[in-house]
Amino acid sequence: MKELYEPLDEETLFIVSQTFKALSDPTRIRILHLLSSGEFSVTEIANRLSLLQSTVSHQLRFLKNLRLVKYRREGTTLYYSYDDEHVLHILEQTIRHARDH
Amino acid sequence: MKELYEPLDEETLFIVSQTFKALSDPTRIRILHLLSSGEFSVTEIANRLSLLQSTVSHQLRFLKNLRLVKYRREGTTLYYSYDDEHVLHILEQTIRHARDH
DNA sequence: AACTTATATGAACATATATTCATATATTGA
DNA sequence: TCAATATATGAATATATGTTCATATAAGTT
Repeated sequence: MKELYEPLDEETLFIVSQTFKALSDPTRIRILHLLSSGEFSVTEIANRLSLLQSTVSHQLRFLKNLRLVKYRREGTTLYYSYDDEHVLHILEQTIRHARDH
Repeated sequence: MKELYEPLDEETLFIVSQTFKALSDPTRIRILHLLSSGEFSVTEIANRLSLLQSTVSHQLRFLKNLRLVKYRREGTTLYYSYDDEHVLHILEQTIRHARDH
């Protein structure tokens, strides 16, 4: 790939690094990958992935801040789903790439 | 995007997280982005990006370990270039995405 | 061999990060 | 209002990470 080089401005650099940081942690990867198949409550995510509820909640806040996930409320339950198709696409692409080792 | 959910095995998870970790640091992003436009020596990279030679060298080792960059020698000079088109493609894709805010 | 230039390396430090535990908040139903 | 359930939050801790400084290695030149 041959790209025209253009130095990265601070803001772009920040957004890009934050985006990839979100995808650099195994727990967040597993959560996002699960959410690629539908919406789940915090407890469901924790159970499916064998994580503490607190851990899931912390990481969901992280992902929410970056607008990578969203939720809808139903009673006391919050159903989370992904909210950034582009980022999810990159993740799934990279997972497939990694699987062909 | 609707994906079939398949729990991630340890190895895939490791590769994916490592890949994104490489792309999560501003310095490494700037280096890879520069390398998207050609090959550069360590000193050239340091000068262009206003970084210490040592910093660049450390980060290049990091990227080299993940086989994201390679180098060729010419005398005492090492010319680095990218070595993973897929990862570079993801980076450039995300940069463009971030630039349209 | 001595000198110069280019690059790599290791230790030290400061900072960032993920997880855990304990507890707080919020919603629903009795 | 009280109890039960679901989720969020803050503090503490352990670990990971990036940069810097000093120095080592390596290749080329005289």
